[in-house]
Amino acid sequence: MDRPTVHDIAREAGVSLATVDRVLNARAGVRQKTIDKVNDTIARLGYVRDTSAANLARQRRYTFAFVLPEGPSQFAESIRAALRDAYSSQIADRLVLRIISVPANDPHAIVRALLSLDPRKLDGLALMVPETPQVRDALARIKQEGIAIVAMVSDLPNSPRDYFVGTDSIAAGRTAALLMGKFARKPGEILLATNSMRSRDSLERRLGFDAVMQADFPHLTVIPTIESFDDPERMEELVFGMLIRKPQLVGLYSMGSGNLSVLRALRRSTRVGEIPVIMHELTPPTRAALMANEVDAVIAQNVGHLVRSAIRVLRSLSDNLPIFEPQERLRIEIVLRENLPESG
Amino acid sequence: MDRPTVHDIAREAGVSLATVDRVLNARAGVRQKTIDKVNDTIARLGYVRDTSAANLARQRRYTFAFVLPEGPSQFAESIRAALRDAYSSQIADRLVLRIISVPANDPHAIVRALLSLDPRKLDGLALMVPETPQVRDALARIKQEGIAIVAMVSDLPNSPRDYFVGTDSIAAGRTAALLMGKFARKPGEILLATNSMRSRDSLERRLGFDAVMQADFPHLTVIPTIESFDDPERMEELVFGMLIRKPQLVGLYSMGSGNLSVLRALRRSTRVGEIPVIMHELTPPTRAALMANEVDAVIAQNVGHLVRSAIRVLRSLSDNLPIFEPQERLRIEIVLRENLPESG
DNA sequence: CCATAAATGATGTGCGTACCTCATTTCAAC
DNA sequence: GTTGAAATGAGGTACGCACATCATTTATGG
Repeated sequence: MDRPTVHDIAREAGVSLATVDRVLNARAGVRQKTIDKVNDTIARLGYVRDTSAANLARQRRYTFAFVLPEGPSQFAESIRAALRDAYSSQIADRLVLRIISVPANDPHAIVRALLSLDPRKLDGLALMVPETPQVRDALARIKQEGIAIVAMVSDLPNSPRDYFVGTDSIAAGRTAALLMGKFARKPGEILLATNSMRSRDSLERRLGFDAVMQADFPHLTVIPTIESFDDPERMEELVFGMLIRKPQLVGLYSMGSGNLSVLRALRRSTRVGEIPVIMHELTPPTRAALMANEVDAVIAQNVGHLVRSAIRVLRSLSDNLPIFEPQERLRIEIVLRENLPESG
Repeated sequence: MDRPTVHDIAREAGVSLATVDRVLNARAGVRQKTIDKVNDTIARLGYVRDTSAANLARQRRYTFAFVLPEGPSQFAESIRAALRDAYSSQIADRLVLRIISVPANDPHAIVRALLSLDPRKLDGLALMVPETPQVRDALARIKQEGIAIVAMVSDLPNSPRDYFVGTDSIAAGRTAALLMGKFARKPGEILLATNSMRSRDSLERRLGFDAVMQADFPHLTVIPTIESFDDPERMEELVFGMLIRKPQLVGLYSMGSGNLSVLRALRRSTRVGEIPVIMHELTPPTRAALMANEVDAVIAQNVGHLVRSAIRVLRSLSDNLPIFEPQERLRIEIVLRENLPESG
């Protein structure tokens, strides 16, 4: 038997098409009793609304805004590229995308950007920003307008987000540690570098990293994390200094952005290839470093998948459809020289 | 401006709707000159057929057959599970799936199964079978009926397939070698095991493995591959024997199926945790072995992605739509204890 | 029992496309 | 120019649903 249609529901429930329509689209003027009757029939026949026919009839458009950190971040740039890519594929069907760039470290600017969005012209919001009280409040207001909210890359656990698309940072840190432990050739110290330990991601990665190191590799010591506070020069000099002064270093883990500075320091130190190096996120520089054997492994997430997932999830949320979890679960990818994807 | 419709094309081209329809659906009775005129207008306005409206109008159904190896293969089983999963998600829209199990090593049985398919009731065919001349010929016939053909997991490079969904086996072997080289703690020999080196996959993996080993890890020697010829007991005894008699073994790589036997041999040998072990495909046993630290790494492909990709590609092929390559490119995944996906 | 409001039914149109029929025009060959 | 075939036009119905209008029925309170 074919999929039941609204006609089947009407006939089986003993009501008119108009009433079925009222129930389906939550219009007013139907007794609870009738609503129940129709819903029972829907459940009984296993009716599922034909989304494409519905979208055709109502000339639906999905308008989504993506809020991304501005500035020269390679990772954010790759997300922007993935969004452009997705836009020229089938998932762009009936889709209107708006990409909004905000200064990542200025909560007020982020809030201004969020509040400048016209809720009537918006169906969903995907954001990759740090969680602050200001952002949380702004999101609460947006949520009340009935707009779907998806956190990307970094979760917003205390905000009214509907979904999180990204990887578990603690698990990513644990993965890096396991890899580092297996790669390290002798006992010694492991150097960690990041822009700022105030960022949730860096913190969680460090947490995961330490946990595995302590449990499984007691012969390796994790020394205090180097922080650059978004200053590339500072990062390079700090890492360079450590590489030069500490022969007992047996591993280097770049936890966040700042990969470029770390790579420069590494090259200047002439310790390339001597100690295992692990970084995060697959970008042109890390890709090149993998190929050149300067970096042993990159922990990454598939940004193409990331943005497609965010779009699919926002779509489902907008239509109150179930989310197909297995497809939206982002993997922690381990990328070596030999399993580099052809691009992206 | 909104997307142009057939009406816009008709008006702009100065022809009637009926003619546009004739051109769009390649019906007879239109002069070449008119066809060109309409196509020019289509190109000029950037018209793209609204697939969902078209599917609605013609009550389209996509009927795809999946041909998979029968028998107790964990990997094939996980593909079947992924197909069932996909069936209850959005990508199942207008989809009719048929799963056909064939004895993988009996080309004639495979051909019989292929020829038993009614081409009029089929839009696409996805298969995971070894390439033989018989299969190749049968596929040629099926292809002539206008049915889209996708090779899954193992490519069919000499057959008239339209697309391949899967990973590059040589690269997978190279990845395993790179990992093994970095994991191995001392010089020595590496043991490889597979069901049969006659299989293209095993051959290619071995090729890739050897290439990287020779180039980057000269202190490691790859000894001749153990073949079980689909006999689990034989596999277990052979691997067990090697593990016992060869203390100079410093690594174990299970290239194909037969993981269960290898695991059993490993446990009996009491060399668990002593040498790095790498296997292929994420299945319940390899997953458990990862968690138990019996296996260090699993080289895998995401079967959920695999089947969704095959479905999407078959759809696009059926409708003569472009394939969005970045989304269909399957990655060679490296799975460790710490980045195990929650399921699947 | 009536008045009134609330609930429901009946019916039509449109979304963008496919597909069908029948009438009309155009073209080419003679 | 006539003729016959080929090409094109005109118009309708359908797909499954959304949305609107108006008529009719049913419940509710007095």
